[in-house]
Amino acid sequence: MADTTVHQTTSTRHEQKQRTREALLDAAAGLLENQNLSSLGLREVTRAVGIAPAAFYRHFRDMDELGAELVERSLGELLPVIRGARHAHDAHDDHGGGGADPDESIRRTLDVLAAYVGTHQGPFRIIARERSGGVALVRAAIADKLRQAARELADDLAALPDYQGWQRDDITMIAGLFVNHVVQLSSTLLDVPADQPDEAGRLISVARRQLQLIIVGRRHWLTERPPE
Amino acid sequence: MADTTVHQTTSTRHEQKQRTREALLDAAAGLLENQNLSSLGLREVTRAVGIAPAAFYRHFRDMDELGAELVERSLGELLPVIRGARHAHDAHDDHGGGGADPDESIRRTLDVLAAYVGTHQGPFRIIARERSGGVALVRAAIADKLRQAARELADDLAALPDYQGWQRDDITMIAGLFVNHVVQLSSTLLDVPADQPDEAGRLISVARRQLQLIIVGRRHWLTERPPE
DNA sequence: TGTACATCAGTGAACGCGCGTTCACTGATGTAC
DNA sequence: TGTACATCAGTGAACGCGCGTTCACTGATGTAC
Repeated sequence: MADTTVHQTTSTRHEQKQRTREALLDAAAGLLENQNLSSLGLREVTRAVGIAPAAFYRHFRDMDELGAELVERSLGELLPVIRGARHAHDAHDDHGGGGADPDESIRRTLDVLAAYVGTHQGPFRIIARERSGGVALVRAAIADKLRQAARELADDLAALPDYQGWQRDDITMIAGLFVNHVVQLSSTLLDVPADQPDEAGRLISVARRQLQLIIVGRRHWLTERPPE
Repeated sequence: MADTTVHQTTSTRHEQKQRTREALLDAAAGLLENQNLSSLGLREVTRAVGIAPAAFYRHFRDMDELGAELVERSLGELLPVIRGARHAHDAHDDHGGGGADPDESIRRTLDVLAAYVGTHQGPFRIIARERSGGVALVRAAIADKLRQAARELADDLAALPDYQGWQRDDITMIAGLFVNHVVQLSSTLLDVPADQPDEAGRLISVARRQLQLIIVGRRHWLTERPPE
């Protein structure tokens, strides 16, 4: 069949191009461990991949476009992990019926993320360095992903029994608070020297306690919130 | 008197040098409105001041050192403003006796800061862009100032009647939470386009409500905090 | 007060370097018949 | 299956440019006597 042939043959060349494109993204991600996007050069990336500088333009218009794509890819992998951490726990706990602690999944998410920062620094470094960094396109891509994370969390919270009777605005508000809290924790953890694991532990424990205070506030919110 | 002469004469040349040094810092601060430190060049700064590139080395070893100095100067001015906002309000309220709301000064600080971001963007831009940015020296300087701000806030809170019976660790913990919250708000506000004042107002109102939830948590903390 | 010398902030020319971008090209892969 | 042509990812040389840094210098300011 002609269609099949077309599909097979084009896919070979297309796949090779795709592999180079991903090599560029991977190389950039690696180089970003030690610098930020605005100091990362086009030649630096192509050199790391082993292709001529001019070949870069076959894949991206400029470094900003690569940066935005990197955010998309990198944070696109991270978000399901976070949401998965919440749901995995819910499934564990729900078998008993109404005994699940609705705040436990939040606490667990913080712990999972704190551990994940150590093993997968890439996406967190990007968030930390570029969230308020130089390039508008990249900042927008990050803001978008964080907003998405907050929306997903809000959706999950809204389904919990404890949040029945809550206004959507207030759920969104508290989801934003949780997201900001873990973003700020992960950024702080990245700055801890590798030879000071105690300091990392101390920071996590403070963050956990701060989260706990927010949770206490949440418990009393419906009865004590100000009229707006 | 010989001493006086020495002092007067040296001070003239010394003062001129100091003026150039501050011109360099001012120029850098101006240029940082539209870019971050790692993309700011030495020649760019000297050009803005109107001196030869080589003259830069009479004042700073490199751009990183200038950056760290800029943080020192810029955030050094900001901190007293913040603390002043709290105390100015306390004085207003305390004349009546025990009627002061201990949380009102925190709420007021957030409002003062939110307004201040609009008129004095410099220090906030530096915090936002460079806090997790590229240069270690600058990151350290910012972390230091933020820690100082949190310590000052903790000291002020500890003096309030409402915080009697609190452990110092818990006061430090909540002070950190407040500081992170305003840092995150100011960073977000800087990204709002100037032609969307409504969006800024919306963000401030959400942040105020989040702060209120934290305050509710604080009120119940002593009775409901987990053992740890 | 006047003179001779020291200091040192700022100059301007020069340097080597790596950058982003352009361009005509090559040759493997894909397409049409 | 075989042939003639089209596509296009990657090449390599070249370009102009602005960068950070060096250096011997100038001349105003400061110091000693």
